[in-house]
This record gives sequence, structure tokens and C-alpha cells, in this order.
Amino acid sequence: MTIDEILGALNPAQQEAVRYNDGPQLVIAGAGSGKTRVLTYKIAYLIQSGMKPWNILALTFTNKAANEMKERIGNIVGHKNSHYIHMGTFHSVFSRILRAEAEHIGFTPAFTIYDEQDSRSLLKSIIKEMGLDDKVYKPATVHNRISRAKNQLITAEQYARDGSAQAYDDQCRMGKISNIFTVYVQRCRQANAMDFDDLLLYTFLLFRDNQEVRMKYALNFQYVLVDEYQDTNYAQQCIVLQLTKENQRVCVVGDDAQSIYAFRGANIDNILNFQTIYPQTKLFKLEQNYRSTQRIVQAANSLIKKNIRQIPKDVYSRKDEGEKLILKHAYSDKEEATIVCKDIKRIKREDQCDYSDFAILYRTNAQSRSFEEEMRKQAIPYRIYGGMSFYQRKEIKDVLAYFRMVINPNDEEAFKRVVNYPARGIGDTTVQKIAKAAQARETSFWNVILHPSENQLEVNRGTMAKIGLFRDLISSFALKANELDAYELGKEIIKTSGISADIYSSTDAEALSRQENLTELLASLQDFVETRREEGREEALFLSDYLQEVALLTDLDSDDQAQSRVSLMTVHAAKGLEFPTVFIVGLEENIFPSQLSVDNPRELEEERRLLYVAITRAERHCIMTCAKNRWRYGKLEFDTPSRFIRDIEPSLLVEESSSPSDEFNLGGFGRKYQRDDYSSETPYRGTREWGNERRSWGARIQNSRPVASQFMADPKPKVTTPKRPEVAVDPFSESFKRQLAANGGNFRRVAEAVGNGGRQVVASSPQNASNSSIKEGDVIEHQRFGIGTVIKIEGSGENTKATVEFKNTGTKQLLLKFAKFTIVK
DNA sequence: CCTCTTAAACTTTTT
DNA sequence: GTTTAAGAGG
Repeated sequence: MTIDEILGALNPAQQEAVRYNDGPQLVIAGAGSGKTRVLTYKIAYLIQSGMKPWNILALTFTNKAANEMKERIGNIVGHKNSHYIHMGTFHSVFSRILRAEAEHIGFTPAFTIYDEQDSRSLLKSIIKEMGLDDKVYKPATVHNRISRAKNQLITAEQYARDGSAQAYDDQCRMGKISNIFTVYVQRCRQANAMDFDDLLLYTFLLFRDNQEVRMKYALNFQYVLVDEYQDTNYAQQCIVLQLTKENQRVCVVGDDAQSIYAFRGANIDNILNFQTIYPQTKLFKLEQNYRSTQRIVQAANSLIKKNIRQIPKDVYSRKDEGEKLILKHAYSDKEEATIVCKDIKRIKREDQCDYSDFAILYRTNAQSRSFEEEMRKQAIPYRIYGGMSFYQRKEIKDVLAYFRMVINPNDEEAFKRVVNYPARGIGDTTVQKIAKAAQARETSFWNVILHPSENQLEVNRGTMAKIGLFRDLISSFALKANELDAYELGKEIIKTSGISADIYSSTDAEALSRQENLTELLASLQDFVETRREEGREEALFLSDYLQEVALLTDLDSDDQAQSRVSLMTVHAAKGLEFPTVFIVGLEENIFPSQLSVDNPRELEEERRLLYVAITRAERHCIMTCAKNRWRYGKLEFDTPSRFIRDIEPSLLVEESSSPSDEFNLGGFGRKYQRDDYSSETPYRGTREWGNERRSWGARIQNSRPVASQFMADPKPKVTTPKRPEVAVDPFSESFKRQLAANGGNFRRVAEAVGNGGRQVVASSPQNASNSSIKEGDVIEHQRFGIGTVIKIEGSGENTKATVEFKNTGTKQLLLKFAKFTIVK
């Protein structure tokens, strides 16, 4: 493509953003406004204007985004050119630089990258060694503190001197965090390992303390572009500044409304303050949305307006008006899944589209389960993104730990994983002794077993022999690390170490899946080696090369678009993607927004932005669902619809429910959450489908609602809402039965007596006379299956069975003795 | 030192 | 309901 052709493919606003290359540039790009397009074409434009591809650095949020962008640029300027662009995530690009410059910061190029698990496991060891209680010092919490500090470029020494940090930790009764931090950093060094945050922190320190190194890269990267700038943290911002201070050629693209990673240290101020850091900044706004129908864009706008902190912008669409957003009420998570599956089939038929045109988005990974089950049942092909990634699985991590040991034997976490797997008689006591010796000499575990006597390792003869065997095993692999390619060596490690013997010794289902995963890992090794051979990169097909590649890979990065499948993922994972039809499920209080965010206005705004991201993924249909009860932590819990639903302009939303009693529920909901949300200036407007006249039913409903509905929202607004849900009342507990008797069998009063502070409880209907008196033709409301019609009654007495045809969940046989339902009519 | 059984804690979101 | 931790017994 020529320069003219490149510009011709863009709208005026996009053109301007692409053509401006004289200085710092901030592009505020509304959802669906062609943000990636601008970046792609801008890079192509730069190359066609004569800039060398290797002088361009483009930082993205995921590896997948980087690969896609590279591919698209390649299509414009030729793949020979695009191949040389420095493109990738902050973490992957800087890990490469750190390997090249490792000596400057006291590491070797073979350093390991610790993942979250490794970091926590190391912290746990340290906490225990320091004699602290890991119930107080939870590894995850401590890691969060350390991670936050590092993202603010605060080193362990600075942290130790920081009075306010100490005060905060004291207040949390974790005054020793600073000490843990110090030891943690030291141990990582001894292990020649970095965690995710170190990749940024050490890059910053490298550039700060080695100006000649910094200048080398600053001169090389003549143009730096950053995608998803709203999700960068302070450390990332500082590194970008280090690289662009002199030439000021920096282009960042982002949308403050889509900032959803504050929990990870992302700072919305980065985008808000960009113009202060680069005073010459030119601001560009992209406001035309090319993705979604007008109604979807308007609904998303109406939602995000409820947030206070944001850059004002006016996103609009010139596409069809489209249909309204739909909110569907379900009884349970199970019915929710059925409703969604039904809709997928219906829309697929109506729109003549593919399964790949659908996405189901949820707040937490745990919610995928009910959909998986239902889709398997209905034979709808699907693909789950995220969750437990392939590389996080036990058997895979075990193998990778061997690989890590071979490349970097000082890796402490890999050592602990591998030393007694498969079992070779080196147990916990021995490892503890090695750890002690290592800590005393401030050296690695590996060094201790390499020179046991010098390091005063005292174990008995037999154990020492076993340690020797282990040492020789790893050493024998290490000798071949630069001879055999990754696949050959990987095969040998799996075989000789005894891993394959262990995994193939059993044939139960679990072992079978482990075998499959192992095979898949070997296949990926083979693929890695072959691809590199094909590309003629003979120098980079060793195990160390493979490990570098794999350390920062996530599940999201691998994508087989070959088959047509429905996509299931978290809203976070959906960022940057788009689908003709999007289902946003589980729109309930304490799920979306998450219960951990509801008492923090900032976090609540982030949750709202998250929903904004979800809605703006949709091109044509946006269907939201919420369930009344849902299985969580093995208990059935009641939920009320999300407060965010009423942040959406009512005229853009249609509600559908599978039973009349839902509307009663919503009347209650409207009152319950009236005005308790700090950011909603407007009081509750009774203009919805369940409008004003319905609300007047409230009083009557109190007494006549079916049992299962009696425990819906308290009609009076609560002064205080509990932080966490109360434990659901267990209707089978002894205390419950006693109280039930004391209250003359009135379930409602019992529930109140047991004390559910404003939160709903399980409404298992107790045995009552009405259950046995149902007859054919009755309509019942079942706790999990929803509304259904009784079509047959069989048997008598205790064994009476009813066949019920449920509206959304199909036909079920219910044993009346156990069935939990109420008669609707 | 290993393995099996039972108990408890646990869930945001991710590079 | 799931996964991981601790404890007992071999």
C-alpha cells in the first residue's frame, strides 16, 4: 500500500492521528472507534515514510494483540518489513532487553521468570522461615503489597525506609512485610529469578543507572507506540519516558472508560496526566464507533456517564439503530445457561450466523461451569478462554520446572518442585536442611547440593547418595542443553527423570488427562523446533529459547479460529474483541459488581467501566442475564439484580422474565437500592417495564408471594448493607429445625430470627401439605428449574412422583418427598 | 520418608 | 463444590 492508500482507508479523525508525527501524541479512542486500526496504519505509514521497522517499538497489552497487529501491518507493508518491528507486551519486550543486559543488574541471561504461583510459594517459605504465621501474613496479600510497591518503583530498601508504608502495615498488623520484602528480593537474586513486576522494575533501574545503556535503546527506538495506555502502571509509564525523553516521539492510545486493571496497579492517572508529563502533547479524539448499533453505543454511554472520573467524550454510531438491549431474568444459574443456549440457537437461525459470532461474558471464571455443562448437553461447540491455563497445570508445571532447573539450576522454586518428583526419597526434612544451609551462606539450593560439605549440609549417608543422584541427573541434562534441540532434550528429560513412568503408571481418567497434556506439551515443543527450523533460526531452538517464549504466554494468546465455536470468557479477557452477539451473564449484586468492590467508590467505578467494556463488545445484540439463585461455594444463594442495570437508560432496555413473580422481585429491588449508590444523582425512576403501577403491588405481595419469593429484598431500604453475604440459612441444620418448631413452622420468621442482615437466604421450602396436593395441570415454581407445568402424577404416599415440564429447563421427574417448589396456580 | 485420609479455606479480574 | 493443608499410620 502506498501512503495515499493508507490514508484513504481512514476517516478524517483517524487520518489526522496517523499523520501527526512531530511529537508526543495522546489518542483518546472511544470503544470501537478503530483504535487498533489507527495504530496499525500509523506504523505502516511510518514505515512507508522511510522509518526503519527496527526503529519502531510498539507495546501492547497481550501477545495476541501484538501478533495480530504485526500480521495486519505485514499485509500493508509486506511481512519482510513488519517482521523487524519491536512489538510485544511490556513484559516480553523488556524481558528480552533484560536478558541482553543481565550483567548490568547482577543476573545471568538465563534468569527464570517466576509466575504468581512461584512468587507466593517463595513468600510462603520465607514467612515460615521467619517464624511468622501464614494465617496473618497471607502469601497472596503480602505479594500484593510487594507487587504494588514495585509497580510504584519502590525497592525493598526504599520500602524499609518508608514511614507511611510501615505505618500502614502496622495498622494491618503485618509490620514485618518490609522484612519479608527484603528477604524475598534477596532470594529471587540467589535463584537468578525475577517475578513479573521485577521485569518492569529492573528495566527501570537498568536505564536509570546505566545511561549509556538507556541511550542505546532510546536512540534505537525512534518511535514508541503504546496501545491500551489506560491499563499501564506507573513503572511502565516511567520506562516509556526513559525511552522517549530525548526524541519525544511517543504515541499512546487508550480509552479511560475502558480502564479495568487498576487492581493490578494500572493507573488511570497515566492517561489523565499524560499531557503534564509531555507538555507538547497533541490530543486526538476518536469518537465514531464503527462496531455497534446506535442503541448499544447509547446504552453504554448512559452507563459510563454515572462515573465521575473520566475524560469527556461523545461516542456515537452511524450504524443502524438496532434493537434494544435485553435483560433476561432466570431462576438459577442453571436456567440462565439454558436461556442463553436457547437464544444462541434462535439468533443463529434468525441471523444465519455462526457459533463463532457469539460470546458469553462473565465476571469470574467460576461462572463458566453452568454454561459448559449446558452447552455440552445441547451439543453447542464452545471454547473457554482463560481460567486455568495450560501452563499452570500441575503436570505441565512439573515438566517446566525440570526445564527451568536445567537452564537455571539456581531456580529455587523449580528445585523444590522437582527434587522429589517423582519420589526419590528426598523429603521435606532434607529440603528444609538444604534451605537452612542455603540461607546461612546466602546462596542457592543448587549450590548447596553441589558443594554439600563446604556449605555445611548435614544429612545422613543414604540421603546424601540420593541427593547425589539427583544432582547428576540434572547435570547430565544441563550438559546437553546446547547440543540437543528443545524437543529432543525435552523428550529425554521426561523419560529419564521418571516423569513418564509416573504418569503412565495409572490409567484412571485423571491420569489419562495428564497423559494428554504431556503429549500436548511435547507436541508444542516439536512445533516450536520445527517452526524455527522452517524460519531458518537454527541458533534459537534450544530449551532455553523455548522457556523464554513460554514464560510469558497465557491461554489467551493461543487461538484456533479454525472451528466455529461460542466463546466463553471473563469480561477482562474480552477486552479488544468484538462479537455480533454478546451475552453478559450473572448481572447480580455481589457478582457484578463484585462484593469486594461495593464499599469502595473507586473500585465500583472500575466495575462500571468493566460493564461498559462488556456492552461495547457487542455489534448487534447485547443480551444480559441475571439469576435469582445461584450455587456458590457449595451453597445456594439468592441474588438481586445488579445496581448497574438501572444505570442504563431505561428506554434502551427491554426486560424479559420467565415468570410473573420476577417483577415483584424487581419492585423490591428498585426500592432496596434506591439512592444507596454514591454516583447516581437521579433517584430511582419507576419507568421501567416493571413501572410505577407495579410497585404499588408491593404491600400485597409481601403476604401472598410464594414461599420461594418471600425472602426477596426487604422493602425498606437498609441503612447499612453487610460487607459480605451472611451465611445462608441451612434449612437442614439442627438450629434451624429447632427454631422452625418454635415458630410454628413459619419459614419466613425463622429466616429472620436466624438473622440475615438484608441479604437473602436459601428458601428451601420445608415439607408442607401443598407439595402432596398438587395435581396435573398445576403450575409450580421450582427453586432451580423455574416455572413448569405438572403433566403427570404417579405413585402414592412417600413415593409420589410428578413429571413436570419446565419452561426453560425441560421435562423433569420430581420425587415430591424431596422436591422444593411452590404452587403458583 | 511416603501416602492416605480428613479438614479447612476458598474465588475477582491477569502480565 | 473444589482444591489444598495438615495429620495419622505404614
